[in-house]
Amino acid sequence: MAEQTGTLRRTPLSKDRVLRAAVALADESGIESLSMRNLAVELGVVPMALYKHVANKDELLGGMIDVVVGEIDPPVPDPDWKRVIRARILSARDVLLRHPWAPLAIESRNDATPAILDYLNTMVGILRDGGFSTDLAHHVMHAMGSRMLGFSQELFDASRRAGRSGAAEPEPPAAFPPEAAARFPHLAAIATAASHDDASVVGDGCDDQFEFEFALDLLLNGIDDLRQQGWRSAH
Amino acid sequence: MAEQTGTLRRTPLSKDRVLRAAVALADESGIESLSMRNLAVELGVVPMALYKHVANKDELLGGMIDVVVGEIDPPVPDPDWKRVIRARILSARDVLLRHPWAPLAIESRNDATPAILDYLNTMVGILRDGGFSTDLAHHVMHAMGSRMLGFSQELFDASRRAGRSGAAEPEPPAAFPPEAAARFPHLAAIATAASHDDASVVGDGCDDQFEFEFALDLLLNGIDDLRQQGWRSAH
DNA sequence: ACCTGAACACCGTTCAAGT
DNA sequence: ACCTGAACACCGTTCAAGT
Repeated sequence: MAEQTGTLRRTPLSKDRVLRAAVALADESGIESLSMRNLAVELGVVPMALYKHVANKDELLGGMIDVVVGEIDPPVPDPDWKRVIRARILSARDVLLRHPWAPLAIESRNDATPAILDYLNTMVGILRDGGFSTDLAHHVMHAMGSRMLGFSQELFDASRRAGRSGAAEPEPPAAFPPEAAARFPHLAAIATAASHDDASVVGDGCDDQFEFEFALDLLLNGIDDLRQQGWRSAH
Repeated sequence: MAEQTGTLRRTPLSKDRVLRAAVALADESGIESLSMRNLAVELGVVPMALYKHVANKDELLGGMIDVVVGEIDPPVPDPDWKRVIRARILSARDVLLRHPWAPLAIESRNDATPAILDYLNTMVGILRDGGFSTDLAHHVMHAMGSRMLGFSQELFDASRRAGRSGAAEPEPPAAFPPEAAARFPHLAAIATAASHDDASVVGDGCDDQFEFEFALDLLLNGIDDLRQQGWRSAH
């Protein structure tokens, strides 16, 4: 215990520790500040040491995604496919809300990760058990898209922010700048309607949970109708 | 015409020319090779010259997005809201297929661009004219999400490739590596079903156009039902 | 054998020096 | 006043030199 001082390392580095530190760093500082070099600093390690545990940054991101996907609840036992799918998607959504960088990381990736493949495979299995033909299950997976993993591609919500930034600024309440409201009256109308329709929502913006479930149920109900009608693709 | 040789410039640089060159570069080489420096080379210009026409790379990307969105057909005159929305979304999809980098560029952006706001504003207007309440129109916009702009968030399609890469490699036809097929049997099943169900599709993979329209009509029909029922949010 | 500093080939952007 | 080379503060990753 003499010469070891100065650089005493609490835990030896491991792939798991690297991935967890990376996820934590992305969670609190945003994905844009996740660099190999920053991550090394965070771990009290020289940058090159990371390359002993991940081949490159792409593998790092893949591993991070799988850490996140691993947090999603397994399917609950229930004979009703719709309840199983719905509950798991909402669990996935919960998880992704804790890791706001994950949806974009998943989308920017060209290959699916093992955990995602496993997740999707299970979801298809639930559909098959629920009476879906292979054909219909296939189209359903495409139709659900990223919503299967608990996120939707919102085009104009303010909920997606870079980093947490310490809750410093109180989120500019300008729901719609008056200049823009004049140019885009229809958007202004639905934005305004949303802000005072829902008393439960504090500032501007919408009840994201409601919007998500609205779209989810719209899809699930439509899909259930197709299944009941014994839908088959005309080919 | 004596001293001007050597550095004769065909057209003077302009914001428009910068944006068009950037879109062309991203189209053919992929968004990852669109750097200020590469773009400058492409235009035969020193990198700093670009900063006279765009404030920074973010503004460049915003401008590129608006060039692309500007290529979408305006709404066709038609009393049936569903036909109008459907046709315009399919036009948007056509445009985005020509600019495969655009969906991710749009999603990674935190603020909507003017052209996107204008596009969405028009779409809300069509819904309102079609008899939708402000409330329902609002939820519909959220439910459609990025599909309103003609793209879906597919989780596991191979259609998204980095660059064109000159049609050199004939796209590895391994629909599903046998090792993966054993671990993910349900995914393998739907992948296999897709490849020989559709004779129109050459290699592996699905008929993306069919999948897109399937999901689109599922949503539009569900939405139409809600409108006809006079759906109102319970609040 | 393992680890790591320096180096390489890039970024976006600032800034001061040139015309 | 305008333009631009060099510089700054970063990247991810290679590689050879150190232990």
